[in-house]
Amino acid sequence: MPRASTTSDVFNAIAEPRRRQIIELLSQHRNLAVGAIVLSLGLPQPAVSKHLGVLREVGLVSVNKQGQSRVYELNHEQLRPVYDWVKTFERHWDRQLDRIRERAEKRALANTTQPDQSTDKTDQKEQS
Amino acid sequence: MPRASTTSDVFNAIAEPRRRQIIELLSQHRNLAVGAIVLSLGLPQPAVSKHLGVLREVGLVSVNKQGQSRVYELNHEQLRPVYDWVKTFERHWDRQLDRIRERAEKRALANTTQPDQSTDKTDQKEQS
DNA sequence: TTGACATATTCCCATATGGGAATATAATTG
DNA sequence: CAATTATATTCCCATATGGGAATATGTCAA
Repeated sequence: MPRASTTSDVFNAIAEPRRRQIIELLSQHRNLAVGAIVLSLGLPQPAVSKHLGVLREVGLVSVNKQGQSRVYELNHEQLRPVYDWVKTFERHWDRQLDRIRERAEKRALANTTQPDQSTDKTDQKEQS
Repeated sequence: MPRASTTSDVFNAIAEPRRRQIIELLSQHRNLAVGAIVLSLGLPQPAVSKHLGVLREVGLVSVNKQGQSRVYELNHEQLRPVYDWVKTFERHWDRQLDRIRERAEKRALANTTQPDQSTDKTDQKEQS
């Protein structure tokens, strides 16, 4: 099975850095024609139009015809699923002290079985 | 240019629904061996190991060797970039009243130059 | 009408994918 | 040692990708 389509959901749509840039732009300036986005991103126009097409398909933006230009607008509320999902982890970095203490405890427990001291293949992952 | 690697950043890593499920699991149960994740997701073990590899590479999870099993742990703080990014749009749906008030203010400002949709569509500068 | 401008669409391709299948590696037990 | 268990890795492939290039579509102006 290949990777899911970029238009399969908002999570896939915003995985593209350029599309996030477009979203940021549209959040600052309420309405933007494609040309303005092209200038701001420095991407070729077809590339921008394709990104906008993806954002359109997942409902993250809407278009309004205005003369010969298409003015895009952000539908902020479509970002809510992402916000709601990631918000559930908020508490874990909000109470860092608690977390660090917990980790220390766990480490002490896990240390009952002590790995290491061989030819060493892969070290365990490290994080902050 | 093809799509960016799933390991290029957290946004790409969490685009995969199964990886989000793994993250949720690891958030509920602090530590989980691969086998437990396999059971819970109902995915073949190699698939799970590959997803864990992606999450490992972007730093979203850490491993601890414990006997012959690998116990995974979520590094919540790595989700912060996503949270911070999407949080900037919070006001647009969370504080509707504020938002409406803001719009009114902006409108008052923008009213110095009055755009219209009939004859004039040349310079439609949008304020920041 | 023709021409200029703004945007979208199509075709192309190198690349990464997620899962299937098989295998490799590692640790425990007898 | 061999066998078992737990996990990771490799090879395979159909599929979607993002941008380049070219073109199509749509809209205004003269």
